[in-house]
Amino acid sequence: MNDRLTTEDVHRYFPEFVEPGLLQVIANEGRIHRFAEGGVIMDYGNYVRMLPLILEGTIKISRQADDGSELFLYYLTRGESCAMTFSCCMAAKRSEIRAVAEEDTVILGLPQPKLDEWMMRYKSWKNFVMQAYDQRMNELVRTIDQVAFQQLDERLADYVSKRAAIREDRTILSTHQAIADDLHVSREAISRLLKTMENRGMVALGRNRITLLQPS
Amino acid sequence: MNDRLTTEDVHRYFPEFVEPGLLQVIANEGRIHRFAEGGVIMDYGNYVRMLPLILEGTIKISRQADDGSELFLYYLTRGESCAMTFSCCMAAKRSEIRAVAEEDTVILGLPQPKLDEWMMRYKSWKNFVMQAYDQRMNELVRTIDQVAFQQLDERLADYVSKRAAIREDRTILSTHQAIADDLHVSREAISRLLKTMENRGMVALGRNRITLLQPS
DNA sequence: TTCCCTGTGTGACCCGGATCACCGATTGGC
DNA sequence: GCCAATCGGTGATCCGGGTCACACAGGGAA
Repeated sequence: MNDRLTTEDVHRYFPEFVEPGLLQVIANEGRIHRFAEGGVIMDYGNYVRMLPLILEGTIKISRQADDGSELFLYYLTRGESCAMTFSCCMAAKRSEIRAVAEEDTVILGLPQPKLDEWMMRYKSWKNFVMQAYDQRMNELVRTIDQVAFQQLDERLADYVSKRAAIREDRTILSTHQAIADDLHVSREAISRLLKTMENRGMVALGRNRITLLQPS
Repeated sequence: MNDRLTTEDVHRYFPEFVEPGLLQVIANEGRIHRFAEGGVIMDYGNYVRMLPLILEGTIKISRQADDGSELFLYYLTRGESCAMTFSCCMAAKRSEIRAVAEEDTVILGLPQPKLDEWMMRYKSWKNFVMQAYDQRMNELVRTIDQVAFQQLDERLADYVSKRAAIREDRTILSTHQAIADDLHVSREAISRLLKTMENRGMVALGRNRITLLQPS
């Protein structure tokens, strides 16, 4: 199985990369890695030595408290990269987050030592990295808004619609417990709220399955 | 009153800037702005057209919910800059945050159009910007940790010691109401918790005054 | 001094979500 | 088809913090 991309592939996945030299080095240096759904791409405390560009699939990024409990932060999907990882790469720090494949996922891993150099050489790379930081920063601020300002019912509604959007499907396959973990609340609270959402005709519930009924 | 810095000044405030050309353009393009304690440097919704480098003083960055209530995010102090602002500059977006002078503060404002160009020309500028993003990202994650995982008593203790550290003084001048706003909780909760901290010998309380007793 | 305003202390009650306990329903393995 | 494990539903109770009400204290202004 081939673990490289051609320059044409790189350009197809990332049309924002325009310099031929950049396409060339990404094709040369990048290595393809595949993860099955649920596969742990990076865990809390790991050292990070490569930057993942997502070619296919979706990655779930979450934060872990010291006691092991989690909090969902955001999804990354095709064409995106992970600014938190970039930051860890640069400083040779341990990861502060956990990344898990939400579905079968293919990434292109770029070796840490080159990334910084490319910033000054290729404008479109620099823009890509800056934009990645930007987007993640905004996601983090929105996460703070949610945790600090919103009630659980709103958070749950947002979570469900976001997760449905990622799947491009109105049905989510997940247990109440898994959702509770992501939102860092109790399973009972989620069960009760989902029930009231069902009573209001917002969702249909089944074992391991939630279907959005209302257009969000 | 002079509103410029010499290249020597720039180098003194920001020893990490090494390229003579960089020192020169910063000295040429930068304009000094002064804010009294409590002055609003940037408000939610403003357009951002300059990047502030902090020369003296401290700036408090906070997030505002739609209903006007706030949440303290972090402090910026001398030698630092504001990545959120940088991000807004680049995208010509409205500010997502509010910046208020925590004490009398002097900043050097750099004009938005030049910043991006410097990234590719001056390595030490690029490193400075990347490091700024990094630090803010980490602060945001730590804020999320606090809001999501910690109890109010811990959050308050952290807040008090952080604020004392910024002042380099064991005494904080602030009302309970102001603290409650920063932590986005009720005044009564803060009053009660401070009282129990006083009973435990952790702080001494006075009108508009909190003094840390225990070494943190 | 007196008055008033702001800041603080405190009780009573409310409410969302946590926790505990337990039951029933679904499903996968055999 | 049976069993065990997992998943979901639901009541009881607890607890942290919000909200309301009000009393009191300190300090500045006249």
